[in-house]
Amino acid sequence: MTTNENNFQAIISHAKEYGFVFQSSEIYDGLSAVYDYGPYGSELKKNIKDYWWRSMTQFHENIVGIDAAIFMHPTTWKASGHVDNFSDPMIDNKDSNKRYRVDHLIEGYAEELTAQGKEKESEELITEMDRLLAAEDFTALKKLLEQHKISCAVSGTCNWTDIRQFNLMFSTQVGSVTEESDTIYLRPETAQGIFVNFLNVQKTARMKIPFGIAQIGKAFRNEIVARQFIFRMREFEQMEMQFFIRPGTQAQWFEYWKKTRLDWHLSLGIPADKYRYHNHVKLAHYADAALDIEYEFPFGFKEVEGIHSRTDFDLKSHQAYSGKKMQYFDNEINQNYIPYVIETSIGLDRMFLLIMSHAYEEETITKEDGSTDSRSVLHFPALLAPVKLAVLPLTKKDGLPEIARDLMNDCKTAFRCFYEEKDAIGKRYRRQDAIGTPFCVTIDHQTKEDQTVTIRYRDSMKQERVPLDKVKQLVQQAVA
RNA sequence: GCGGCAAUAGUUCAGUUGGUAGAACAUUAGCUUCCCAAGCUAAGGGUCAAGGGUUCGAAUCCCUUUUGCCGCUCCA
Repeated sequence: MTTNENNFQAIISHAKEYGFVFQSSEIYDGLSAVYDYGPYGSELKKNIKDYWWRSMTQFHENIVGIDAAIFMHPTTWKASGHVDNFSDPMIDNKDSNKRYRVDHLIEGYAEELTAQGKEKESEELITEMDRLLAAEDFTALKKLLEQHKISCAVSGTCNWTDIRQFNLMFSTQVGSVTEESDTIYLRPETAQGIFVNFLNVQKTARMKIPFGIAQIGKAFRNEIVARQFIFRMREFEQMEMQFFIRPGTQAQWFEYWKKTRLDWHLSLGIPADKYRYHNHVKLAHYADAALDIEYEFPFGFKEVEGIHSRTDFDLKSHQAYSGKKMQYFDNEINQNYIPYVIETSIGLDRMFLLIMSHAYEEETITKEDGSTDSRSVLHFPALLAPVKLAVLPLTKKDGLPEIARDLMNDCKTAFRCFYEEKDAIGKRYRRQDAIGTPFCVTIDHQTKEDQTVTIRYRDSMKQERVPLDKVKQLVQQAVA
């Protein structure tokens, strides 16, 4: 194993051991690719969310938030293209173990027929395939493959498995509705909740283009392969913003958000060389430009955020399916139009993993006497740290805990604090390092005389004396 | 989904030719009053991933399943 892989294993172990991330339903052997956030993990995750939300909404006057439901009308997913593009009939060749889309296989064979001058046969085959696909008659579809002796390009055999439908959307049942629409999907992306509410938000919040709608929420994808810890999960959380603009201005807004979003990442103190842009060559059905912001995870550069120029695809499609006009009247140019959209979409769980990966260090320390020592430390940016301040009386006696408790009570209204009086002071410092607490304050005998305490910094391990009544303010400034 | 490797305490691991489970660290309760862990005393914690099989006897051998990591594949 390489150092990076070792490091990744160590991060996963650390996340478990210190209450950041647990596997879902672990006592029942776990559920594949589903994870729970523990006491410190949930704090960290919430802090990431808050920072994103504040950056997007509070700091941008023209961006407002919503919180849409996970369940949506089934037609939503027809309009978005997910029903057509997110489920494909697949088949495996048992000899080569290669997987194919059935429609691609048959289309390929039809092209061969055409090339041989058998155009009529070719057309008949495609017509038959379309009919069977529409009827979802997979048994007959497989027979069609066998009849024409369509074989695998790798093994050359016709030894096929049964055809299976891979639908990446999870479905569930809702009672008390008509028979046809009682199957509903768990949303595979949060974006559609924003698009269907476009007019509601624009009118009630009196928004003028250009403006954005932000949302944080869960989405669900039935991934065939889900791996790499919390990087690819079946249930995950997205932080999305759809920015509505005048058609024709998408190129400049794409550039704007490309830069603005990378700046957000860099504002957390993560080095720029850990990031890179990745331009999409193959574009999704809705996009006219797309790029990923990639981060160098322990397992390589991977997407953490996507910036997509979605054109007017979604609003136009919802207009067509719903029959409701999705247009905006632009006073400046005295014109009605369906707005274009630039989307920024970041995986919250991936951002969590990014922060963990960046923060985790197995540090070797050389002590004053020359001997070496090591500590596990999470160098979280202070504003994301689960616990901001640990309050530690040097001893359990002599009235020190009372002073510590007073400080604790004063500070805990402003930020998350942790109180501990057990074990040697050095050991307590190390425990706080392991959960990424940026500041520790120690109350000692001198505190009783001159009202000063020792503040100890996580990253440098330096200490200095500060007035007791300045602690709250000092920490507050650092975590703002 | 295919292939490879793996699963023993919270974590990292040991466990002999098959003979009823161990270490270190961590945790908890005390002692120690100490400004950077690994001093002292004690305690808790494991159906050895699950199920089945072989055997007098299985953590150990065999099968199936589950879960994880890696490589392919996939990622609208």
